[in-house]
Amino acid sequence: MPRHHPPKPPADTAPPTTRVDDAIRAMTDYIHGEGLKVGDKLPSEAAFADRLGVSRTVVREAFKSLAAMRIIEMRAGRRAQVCAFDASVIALSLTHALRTEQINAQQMWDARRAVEMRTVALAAMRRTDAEAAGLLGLVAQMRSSVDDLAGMTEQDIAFHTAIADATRNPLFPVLVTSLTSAIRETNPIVWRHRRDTDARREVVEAHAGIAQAIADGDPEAACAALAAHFDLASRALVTAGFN
Amino acid sequence: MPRHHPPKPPADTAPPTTRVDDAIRAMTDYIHGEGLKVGDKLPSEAAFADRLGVSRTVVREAFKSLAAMRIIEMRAGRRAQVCAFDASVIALSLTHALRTEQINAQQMWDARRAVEMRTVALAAMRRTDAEAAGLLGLVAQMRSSVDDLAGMTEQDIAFHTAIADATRNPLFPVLVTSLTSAIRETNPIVWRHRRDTDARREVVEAHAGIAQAIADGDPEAACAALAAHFDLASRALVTAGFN
DNA sequence: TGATTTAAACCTGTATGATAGGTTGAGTTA
DNA sequence: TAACTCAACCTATCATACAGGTTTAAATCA
Repeated sequence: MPRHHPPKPPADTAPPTTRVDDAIRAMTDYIHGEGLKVGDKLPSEAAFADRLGVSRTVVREAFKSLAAMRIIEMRAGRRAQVCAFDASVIALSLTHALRTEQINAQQMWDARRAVEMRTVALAAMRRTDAEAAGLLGLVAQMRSSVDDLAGMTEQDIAFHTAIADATRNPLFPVLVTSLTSAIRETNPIVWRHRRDTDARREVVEAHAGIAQAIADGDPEAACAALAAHFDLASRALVTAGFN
Repeated sequence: MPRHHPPKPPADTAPPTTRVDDAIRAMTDYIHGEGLKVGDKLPSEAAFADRLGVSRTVVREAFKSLAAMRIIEMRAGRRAQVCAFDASVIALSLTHALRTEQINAQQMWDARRAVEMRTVALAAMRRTDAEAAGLLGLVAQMRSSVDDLAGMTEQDIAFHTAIADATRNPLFPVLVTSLTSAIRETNPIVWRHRRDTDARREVVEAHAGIAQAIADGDPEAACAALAAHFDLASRALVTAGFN
């Protein structure tokens, strides 16, 4: 029984690879193959077009794709160069997933808990004295600006980032920033819940506990304090009727 | 002393925003504003060009950028549609960071430890019986194919992914896959170290411990077993003279 | 001679127009 | 009603053109 309009599975089968895809592959291979590092320059668009035997249009779209993924950086007049790793790509990816409801805020919070549970432990082991002082200073700031929601938000970001920095592992600041910004961008529920001063004071004290444990160089205590912090947030989510 | 060719900070100041950037912003705003979900179609390139008052060239580069970030999916003939969240973007970003030595394998392993420490705990609490059986089955397979390095690698990936799946949090499989694939792509050291059968048997037993703890529904034991697993890997890294 | 200016060469950003080939849905036919 | 055809629409790619940054080296001035 020959069904014409052949086996065209209505949905998605093999996404046929396009010349732009090939070009993207060729370029990442080039970067890897030549051992290019951050700041190193790539050949011009024309050069790539020549080498790959495609039009500049294709090369350009490939370049733009890589630029979007922060693998290269493009600016008018100068050649594309290898770009520094940063949180923006992962943050955008996560934000998109949240916005389109492929994951929810609670799940994002849980991933963040997983990552930060390690960052506080490492921070407690590796922090410098200056970093410990910095964390305690941030807490002091939070205490004094407990009436200023915007300011406290700022300081909260700074606090968690500072902890991630203290791990000496550049991957952690990226992950923490990505997860945190995605949550914040799409889910101010927890902060709304912190309307009343009491709730915010509670939050500040949770931070104080974490900072103190890190300053004391006590990983277990730091983990416990962080767990308390996240439980607080979790409870707020539930109270606010999370999605 | 007026230096002409004015204060042009040789490096990087303000990356001037281009029309493509504006278009990208407009498109993500559109997706968010219209509340589009996975699979929903976007307007045609011509329509966007019209609406934004730019050429199709600009729209196309913007579309390709979003496609590269897996925010939309493009295919010849049909309209672009909102794309499902997957690990490829984060994986590529991490792979690039590794290749360009912005982070090293040890740091990547540590992030993976952080994430998986949570996945095993959650898996122990949430796994279905089928999933528990599946994990034990994978371990059995590993035991029997202890002579087949390629096979074991496959099963190792499947194992860790299965645990992440059992958390019921779709973010975890993505993170685990991204971190794992990045490591594997650029750092086969640990696997090379598993040349001799004894080392591999040790690895298999580490996995067995994790699987059993998850099957038992014992989060603490699962974490302990995973820690043992990662310490093994860590030792292998050191032995092999990590970078 | 050495610092400065200038301009040419090169590059990217954007626009326009054209063509080939994939997709879809409205008719049309068996 | 199921299968087929085709026109309209859409994306993939190319060629060409030009405006406006950047870089480099020649030209010029102190």
